[in-house]
Amino acid sequence: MNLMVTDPCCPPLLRAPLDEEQAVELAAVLKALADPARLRLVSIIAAAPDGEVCACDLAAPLGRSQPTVSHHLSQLVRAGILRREQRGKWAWFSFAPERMSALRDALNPVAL
Amino acid sequence: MNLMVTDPCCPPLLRAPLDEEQAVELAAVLKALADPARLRLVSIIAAAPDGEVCACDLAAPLGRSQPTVSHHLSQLVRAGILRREQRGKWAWFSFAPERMSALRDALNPVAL
DNA sequence: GATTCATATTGACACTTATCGAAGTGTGTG
DNA sequence: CACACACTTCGATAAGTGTCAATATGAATC
Repeated sequence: MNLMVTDPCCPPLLRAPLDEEQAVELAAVLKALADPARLRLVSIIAAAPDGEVCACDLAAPLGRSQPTVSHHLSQLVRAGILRREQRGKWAWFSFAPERMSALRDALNPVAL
Repeated sequence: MNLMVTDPCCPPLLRAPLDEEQAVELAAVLKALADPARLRLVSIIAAAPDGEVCACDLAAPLGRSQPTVSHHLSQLVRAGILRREQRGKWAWFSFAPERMSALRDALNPVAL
């Protein structure tokens, strides 16, 4: 189960009953977000002035170990919520707004 | 950790870094939603013509056992996403739109 | 090429969770 | 009161997850 950034995502939750497949798909995106460490990572990166943050600056504010942060960042990238760019030995992460707006749309009570 | 329906909920994710407490709070709501069975329950109830569904009609379409469905319904009520009303021997569940719109707001990139 | 540094992966562990069958609770009906 | 029915709670189990220390990978530098 590997969600790519370009995947269709987030069937509308509140308009019609979801079948199991749609539910699994939407749950995967929500699950990627449903963890305090990952929410903090997303919020830090999304609020960054330059729109991107080096992984080296993320472990400290989170109060988690470097492997743990790396693990969470991977999950967020895999879910299409963050983008990752390697620059020399540093990994820079930026926020990918598409998934979040798709998710927001999915939570809308009526069609667009 | 017991979220009541009237609790403040869902600090804005994309405007400023969340602290651990805010992240835990928001994660709790997302977690309640981040399961295929629960998403299907919410979608069935939210899309119901009368705005409410008897628990007796929920186990079958989900393909899960009755105790399992009861368990998921409890979680959704505890998270403030569903409301529960006892009527005779039946339990009726309805969708509580406040939490979902608060959640949607939390996912907005800018302040209202 | 050896070293250093940033990040990822691995392995282990404690903890949570989704699920079911069985038993319990409580409400209406005969 | 006894019974049937709707639902919840309990107990068990298998699977998943967050975390860290240790190790591996890979890039820049000497």
